[in-house]
Amino acid sequence: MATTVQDVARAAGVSAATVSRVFNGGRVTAERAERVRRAAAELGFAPNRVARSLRTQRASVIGLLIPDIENPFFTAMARGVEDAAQQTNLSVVLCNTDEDVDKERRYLEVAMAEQMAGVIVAAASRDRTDLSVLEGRRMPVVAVDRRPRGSDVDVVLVDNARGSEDATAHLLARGYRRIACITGPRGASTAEERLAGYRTALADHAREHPELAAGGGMERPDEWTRFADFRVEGGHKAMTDLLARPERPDAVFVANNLMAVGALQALREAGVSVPGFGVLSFGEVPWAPMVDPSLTTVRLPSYDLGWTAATLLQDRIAGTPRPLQTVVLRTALEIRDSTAGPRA
Amino acid sequence: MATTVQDVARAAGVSAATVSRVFNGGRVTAERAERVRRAAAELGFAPNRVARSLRTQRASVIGLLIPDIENPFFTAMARGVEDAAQQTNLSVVLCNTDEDVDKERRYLEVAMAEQMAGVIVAAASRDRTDLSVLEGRRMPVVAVDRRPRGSDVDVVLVDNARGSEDATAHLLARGYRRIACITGPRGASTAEERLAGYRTALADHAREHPELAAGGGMERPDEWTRFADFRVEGGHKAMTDLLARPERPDAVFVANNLMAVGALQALREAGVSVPGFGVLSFGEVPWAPMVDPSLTTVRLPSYDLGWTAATLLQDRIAGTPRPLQTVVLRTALEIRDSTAGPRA
DNA sequence: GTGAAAGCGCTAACAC
DNA sequence: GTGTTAGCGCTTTCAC
Repeated sequence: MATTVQDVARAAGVSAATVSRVFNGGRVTAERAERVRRAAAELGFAPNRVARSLRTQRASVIGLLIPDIENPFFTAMARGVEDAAQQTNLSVVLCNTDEDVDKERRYLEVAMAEQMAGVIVAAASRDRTDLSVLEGRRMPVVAVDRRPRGSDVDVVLVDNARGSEDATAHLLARGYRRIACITGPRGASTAEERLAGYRTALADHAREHPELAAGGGMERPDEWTRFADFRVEGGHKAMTDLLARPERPDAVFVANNLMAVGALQALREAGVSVPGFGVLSFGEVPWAPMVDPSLTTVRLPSYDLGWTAATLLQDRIAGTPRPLQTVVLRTALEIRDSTAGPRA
Repeated sequence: MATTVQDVARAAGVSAATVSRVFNGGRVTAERAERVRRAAAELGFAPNRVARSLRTQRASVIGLLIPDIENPFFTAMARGVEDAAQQTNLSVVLCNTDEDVDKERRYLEVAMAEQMAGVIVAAASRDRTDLSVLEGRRMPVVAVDRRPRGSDVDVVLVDNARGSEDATAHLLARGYRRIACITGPRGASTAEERLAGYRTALADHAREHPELAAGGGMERPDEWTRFADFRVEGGHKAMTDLLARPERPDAVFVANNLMAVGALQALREAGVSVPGFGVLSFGEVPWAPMVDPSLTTVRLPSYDLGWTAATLLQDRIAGTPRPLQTVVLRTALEIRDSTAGPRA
C-alpha cells in the first residue's frame, strides 16, 4: 500500500539500509543521500513509525496523563509539554484520567503496550497511583504537580505550601480574622500542602498576635476546614456548609480554581457580598479579571510546569546521566478586589 | 525484556499461534485456553500493541485534532470522544493544531505514520485543511464542528446558522436595535455560518418591521460586523473598534466564547454597562452564571458533538457500509441577564 | 483445533 | 561508506 524503504531503495538504486541511514543521520555520501531524498519525495515516502518502534523498542510519542482535561490549569500545562516536546520532534498523547486510579492504570498500560518513549504523569492519587510498572520496564517517567508516594522519579512541583502561606497571610494582613479553607481530597498531595500552608500562616499569626487569637474564635482550625473534590460541585457544597456554622467565617481560602467557582456561587446564593467576605483562589481562573469584584488569586506556573517536565523527560529519554531531581516552581499572588478587606 | 507470546506459549505448552488466538477470539479448546490465560496472568503478559499494529496494519488508537486545547468547547468535545471510544477499547490521542494548518498537516502525517485506526478532525481552516492524504490511504475520518471543503467524509456539525438566528432574534425581541456582530476569521465555516444566521435574523426583522428599519440606522450591515480570530485578544480589539463608530451599537452578538470575554473586557474599560448594552455569546462559558450581570449564551452540544463523531468513526473503522452522513446538532439559547433589554 | 512458517517495515551488527 | 542479513512481537495463512 504505502511506500516503504524498499521502494525508495529500489528507485534510488541503493539498499534499504542506506535509505534508513539517510533518514536517521547515518553516514552516507552526499550524492547518494541526495538521490535517496529525491526518490523519497517523488514517491511520497514517510517512514512507518510503527515498524520503527517495533525495531527500536522506542516510540517517538510521549504520554501525558492528566486528571482533568477540562481544567485550564492542566491544559496550559499540556501546552507547555507540547511546546517543549517539539524540540526533539516528539508527539504528545494526552490521556484524561478523570481523577480515577483505574482509568489511570489502564492508560499506563497503554503507554507500555504502545512502547511510548516516556510518560509525564499528574497523578490521580498520591497513595494509590502506582508507577512501579513503568519503572520496572525502565520507561522514563516524570511526575508533575503531584508527587506519588514511593516512586523514584523526577518530579516537578508547584510550591504549594509557600503559595498558600503567602495567600493566607495576605488575607490576615487585610484584616480578615475567621478564615475558612476549602481544600482538595485527602490523599492528594496538592490538597494537603495547600492546607499546610494555610495552617502555617494562621499559626504564625496567632503566635505573633496572641491577643487576637484569644478572642478571634479560631481555636480549633480543623472546624474551619473542608475537604472537597477539586470540582465546582464540591466547592459549592463546602462553602454552603461553612456558612451554616454557628460562627460564620469572614473569608475563605479555596485550594483550586474550580472549587472557587462553586464557592462564589454559594456565596451569591446566600446573599453574602464580596469583599466584605474575602475570597482567594489558589489557581488562576481565566475570567478572574471579569468577575465583579475581580478575584484575588494565586497564579500557578502551569505552562512552565509542563515545559520543565517535558525537558527533564527528554533528558532521561536521551539517557543523559543525571541524579533524580525535584524541581519546585514558584507561584505569584495576584491581588485584586475580592480581598480588599472586611470593611471595604 | 517484557514477556512475549512465545514466553506464554512455552509456559502453557502450546504454540504462539494458539496464544494469539486466545487473545483475539480464535477457536481454541476451553481447556487449552484456560492454560494459556493462567500462564499469561502469571507472567504478567500484555500483548505488544506496536507489533500487533505492524502486523495488522491497524492500531487501536484514534487521533483527535483540535484547534485549541485551552478552549473549553473543544475539551468538552474531547471528553465526548473519549467516552464513546471506550465502547470499543480505543485510546484517544489528542493533538493541538493551534489553528495552524502546517501544524495540522504534521499531525495528520503522524496519524498516518502511526497507522492510527482513524482520525476525528476539527479543521483549522475550511479552505486549506487537506484531508485527501488520509482518504488516499483509506483512513477513516470524521470532520467535526467545521466542514473542510472538498472532502468526502462524515461530518458532525453544530446548527450554527439557526443558533445565531435565534440568538439575534432574541436580541431584537428584547428591544435592541443596533446590533453589532463579532465573528471569527473569514474562511472558518463556523464564523461564516454564525454571521449568516445573524444577518438572516436582521433581514427578517427589517422585512417585518419596515418602519423600524427606515430609522434604525442599520442600512449597511457590513459596517456592524468585525471579523476577528476567535480569541480573547481579537474580541477585545473588535469591540473597541465597534464602540468607536460614529453610530454606537446598543448590543453585540459575539460568535464564540473567548471573544466574548474580550468584548466584555473592552466594554468594562469603556465604561459601557450591561445590559443597557446587550451582550450575547455564541458558546457557553464555564463562568457564565458568575459574571454580573450573568451572560446570555447559546449553549453548544460540545460533548455530544464529540460523542457522535466518535460513534460514526467507529462504524467506519468496523467497516459498516453506510452512506456518507452529515449530522447536525442543535443549540439551545440560555437566556440570562446580559440581554435584559436596553432600558433594563 | 493446532502448529510451523512467513512476513508486516524498519534498523543494527556485521562483513566488506 | 555500503550492502547483506537477521530479527523486533505479533498475526495469519497453510498444512495437518
